[in-house]
Amino acid sequence: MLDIKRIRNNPDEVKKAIELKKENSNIDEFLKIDEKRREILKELESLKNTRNKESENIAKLKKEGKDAEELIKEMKEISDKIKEMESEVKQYDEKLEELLWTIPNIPHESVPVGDSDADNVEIRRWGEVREFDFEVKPHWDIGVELGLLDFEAASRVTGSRFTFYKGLGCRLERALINFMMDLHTEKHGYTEVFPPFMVHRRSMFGTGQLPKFEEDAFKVAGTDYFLIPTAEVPVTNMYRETIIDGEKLPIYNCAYSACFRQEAGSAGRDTRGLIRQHQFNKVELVKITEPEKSYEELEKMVSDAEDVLKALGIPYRVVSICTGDLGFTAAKKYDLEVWMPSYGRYVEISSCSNCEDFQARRANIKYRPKDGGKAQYVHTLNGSGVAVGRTFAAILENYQQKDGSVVVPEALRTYMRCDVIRK
RNA sequence: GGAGAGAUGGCUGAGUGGUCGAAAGCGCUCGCCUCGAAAGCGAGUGGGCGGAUUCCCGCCUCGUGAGUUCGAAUCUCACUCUCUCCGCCA
Repeated sequence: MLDIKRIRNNPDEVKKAIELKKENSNIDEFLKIDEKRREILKELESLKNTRNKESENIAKLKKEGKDAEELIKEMKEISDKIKEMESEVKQYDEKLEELLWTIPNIPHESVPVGDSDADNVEIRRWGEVREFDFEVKPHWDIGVELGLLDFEAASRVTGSRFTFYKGLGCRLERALINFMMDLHTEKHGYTEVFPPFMVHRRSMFGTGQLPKFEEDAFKVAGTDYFLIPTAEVPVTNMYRETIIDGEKLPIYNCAYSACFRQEAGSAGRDTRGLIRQHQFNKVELVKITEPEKSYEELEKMVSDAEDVLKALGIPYRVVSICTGDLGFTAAKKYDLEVWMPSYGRYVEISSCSNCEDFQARRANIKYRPKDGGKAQYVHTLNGSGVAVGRTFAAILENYQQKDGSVVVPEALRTYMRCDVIRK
């Protein structure tokens, strides 16, 4: 959510940002309604002022034992008029809110301008892409053949885009979660949080999943709860409606959670394998910072996520997401993409975003500066550290061997208690 | 699921129809005191919106929403949440 004053004072900046983001929001209509609202508000407030003053007079008159009937009659009329105007203002408020909720965040000046993911800018690469002297298999074949994954059983039990993990597959999934959580808590200074996997509507709203993207979320029937699409939602909303002591910033939290997504609009894409599931595991990093520090913290967060891939020895690249591909809440976003041999290209495994105060406004998260000044909005950041299912897939593909077995990356061996996964 | 209690500013907690946006305490900021600190003393200190933007003025805000009234933190209704006890269940 943007500051209304920012829209009012710099409408062109906002319009341009929306255009760059390939969104459409009607700023002109917003401004028109905003102006009308204020016009009425001015009149309404002066009426209320009269009522307040005269009510005081009535109290005085009554105390002195004098007759106030005349004045009371007058005020009754004013009160009726006030009610009328209040409902009018309310109508304008509702329209403004509706518009405001759907205006996206404004890209940071350092974000590359572009139309689509084709215009994203590669920042750096790490790791050697392995040369295979045999025909590489996709991870879903490797996983099924080694008895680690069972997509068929899942479709019998639930439906498409779900899977069973089995045996060492389960252990590998757990190993990845534990390895990532240990790395972030012990080496990167994050505090571990285990969140609810369901949240109410206001939390979904706070982090920007609602109202625009309701069709992407799973709603629990008969309740007002949504299954979380990412731990970003509960872990950021942990601080909703609060004022944080400035001494406590920056806050670094990390959380493992299952994530649930409808994947509306991607029917037919990535139908096989672990890449696009309705339910997947993820380790999420969330930071709450002072506004001045958030961009510095974003760079550090990206590097924290990179450390996971470096430790696992999976080749990756870092991409700066262009304006047209940015998403609704982010002011700036980096993706980490891992090399997937069967795809012959890099595939997204992490997104790290600085939302600046966009979510903080929606969720009403403020901090009290150390010098004791006025409370102001924090900046919120979130990033995958990293998507577990996709990491699972990347390991299977990058560490596969000619005989169909998969070498366990060194960093995972204490967790896996084996060097190789074979039939 | 049944019964009850409660929701007030950063925190604790008074306040049951008329200068109450709200006592008191804590915390915080500034000043005095001090070599310095603590203690002590003094002053200040919620948020949102609108208007003038050097001082400032107005409106709203006591869980949320409606209602009664000239006037609501205070009365009525609905809802949400928290706590206690009982029942049931991982």
